[in-house]
Amino acid sequence: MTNPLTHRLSRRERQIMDAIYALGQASANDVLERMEDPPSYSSVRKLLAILEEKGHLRHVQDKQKYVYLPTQPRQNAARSAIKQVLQTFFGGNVETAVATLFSEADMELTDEQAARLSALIDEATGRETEEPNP
Amino acid sequence: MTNPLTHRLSRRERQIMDAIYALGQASANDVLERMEDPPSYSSVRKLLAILEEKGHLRHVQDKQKYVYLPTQPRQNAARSAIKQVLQTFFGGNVETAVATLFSEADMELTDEQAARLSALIDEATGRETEEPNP
DNA sequence: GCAAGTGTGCGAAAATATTCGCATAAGGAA
DNA sequence: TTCCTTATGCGAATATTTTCGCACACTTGC
Repeated sequence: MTNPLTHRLSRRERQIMDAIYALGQASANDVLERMEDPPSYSSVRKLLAILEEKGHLRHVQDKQKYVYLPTQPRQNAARSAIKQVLQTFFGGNVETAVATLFSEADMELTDEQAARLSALIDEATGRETEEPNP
Repeated sequence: MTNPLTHRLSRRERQIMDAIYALGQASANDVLERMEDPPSYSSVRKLLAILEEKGHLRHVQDKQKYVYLPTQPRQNAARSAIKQVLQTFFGGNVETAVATLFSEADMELTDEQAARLSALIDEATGRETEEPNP
């Protein structure tokens, strides 16, 4: 648990990492636009530089500008994040967590999605989970 | 989104709130023991006081000591947290989120749990979700 | 060439968070 | 009573985060 990267981020750092994970990759401006109560452009750039220095981000040059990407793959971060929520707010109770997930996403599932989820449940019932998809 | 309470917490404040949500309620010592890389007892108490002043916690006297409780019900916080993760790391894709949830909880589901989850899926398929429990 | 627009790099002030020590109160045991 | 233990309250040093301005580089259009 407590993955070493995520757990030591300051408030702003976390906001920026979230923005970048949500976007996949992002320039300073992209991040700025996505933030709710953003600081100046200059500040965002500073934070990006700090996060890069700390090893959470790396950048790639795209034409004139830098595009930042997380060093830890999104999927890893996702696992850590969801595990954290599961433990903190659901005491590890998957069923309740899933229920909340459904109710939160006030969307209907397509039959196809429902089928795949049912398959997942079967997988998780009575035998170990394995990697389900590419 | 961005619930006003959760999103402005500093690193330590967040850690403490997490501990308290995980525990339901907690004294300074409880929090201290649950933290991974804890500061001094004195510091924990200070943070608790700050969080109370900011309105995130309240306390109740239990014998000699204070027991702190979140002002925002756990369920609300849980919803916010899971929504946040869903959006940030799964782009709102419930199916993938659930899949990760299963794979992360390296546990087998009981048949009963599986049945209830299947029921939830049916609920979410083709009609609106309603309040599932008392 | 030169100005305007868009970027990055750097440094350092200002604001916050984080730390903890010390004083003090109350209960229980000797 | 007196001492020890376990709490709280307060104040303030220290560390970290957060902010941003200014200088310099490169491209594009006149």
